[in-house]
Order: sequence, then structure tokens, then C-alpha cells
Amino acid sequence: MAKTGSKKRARPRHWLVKSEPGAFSWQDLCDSPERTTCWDGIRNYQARNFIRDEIAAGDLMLFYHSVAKPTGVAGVAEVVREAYPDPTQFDPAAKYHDPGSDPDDPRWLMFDLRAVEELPSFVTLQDLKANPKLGEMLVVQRGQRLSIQPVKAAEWREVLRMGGLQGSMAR
DNA sequence: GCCAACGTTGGC
DNA sequence: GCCAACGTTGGC
Repeated sequence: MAKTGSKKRARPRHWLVKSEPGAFSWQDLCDSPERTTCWDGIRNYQARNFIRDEIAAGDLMLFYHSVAKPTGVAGVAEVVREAYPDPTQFDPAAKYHDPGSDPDDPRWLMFDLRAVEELPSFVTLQDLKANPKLGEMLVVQRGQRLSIQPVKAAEWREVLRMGGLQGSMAR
């Protein structure tokens, strides 16, 4: 596993995380102690590899509501603790229990996420799809199910602009 | 509720 | 290693 400090790319990087608001919404994040939660339950290898290899403390994330009316980006969150083992994989009672994961070499990782700022105006998926500058953004691609997606710097700026957020975070 | 797209599993 | 079957995601 990558150790802290081994993630050498320029910081901060930008991401998009999906959550079904019926299970955990942007408001739920804001209402959490310290406006922070652990992002557990990731059981997809590509997303796991992002957590393990690329997501670092200080990275910023668009908090996206999937399976919602409407779907779209609700706010900006910050990674406040990077990759550590997701304990639910070892809990037989947990939905995300994975009996195949070795406690000495955990298969699944999580991180901690803190709400930073709500977008003054919610940016819907429809809005994103309608913006030609975002034509290559992963979340607008058909069939894109990855629950943690990298976001390019230009896309990040554009989404924040659309949501009415200017300033330092929009760099 | 429908169904397209995708990821995983398991037989061979 | 192939690929059909299955389960899940997620927009509509």
C-alpha cells in the first residue's frame, strides 16, 4: 500500500464522488459531527485504486447526488484523511462484508470527507450535459458507473462557476 | 418500473 | 482464457 507522502502528483487534485441522497445526502454530510464522515463501502477495484494510489488529504471533491430528483452536484468537500482500511469489510453483519479480505492485507480502503461549501445553486446533470465545455467529463458519459471519478482542473472550475462558487476554491 | 451498461462470477 | 449468466448502477 502507498504510504502517506508517496502520492506525488500536484495538489490538490479534484474528484467527483457519487452518493444516493436517500442513503447519504450532502445535507447528511453537513449534519455530521465536524461535517465529516468516513467514505466506507467502496467495493470496486478501480475506485479502490484511486483511494489507495491517488487520493490524498487536501484533495477536493464534488459531492454528486445520484438516483435523485434531480441528480447533480450539491457541494464541495475536502479529503481530510486519506486511505485507511474500511472496517465494514470484516464485519459479518455489514452489508459490505467481504469474507475474502485478509485482515493483514485489507482489500478495501476508505477515507474521510468533510463538507466545505454548498453550491449556491445546485448543478444538475442536465446542466452538466448541456455545457459543451464539459463534454468529456466522466459523469456525463453514458453508462459511467464509477462512484469516484477524477475531475480535470478546467472541469472543476467550470462546475463551480455554474454553481455560483467563485474564489479560492475554484482554482 | 424499465432497461442499458457495466463489473463480477463461474463453468468449461 | 473465453464468455454466458447474473447482479448492480443509475438515468429516464
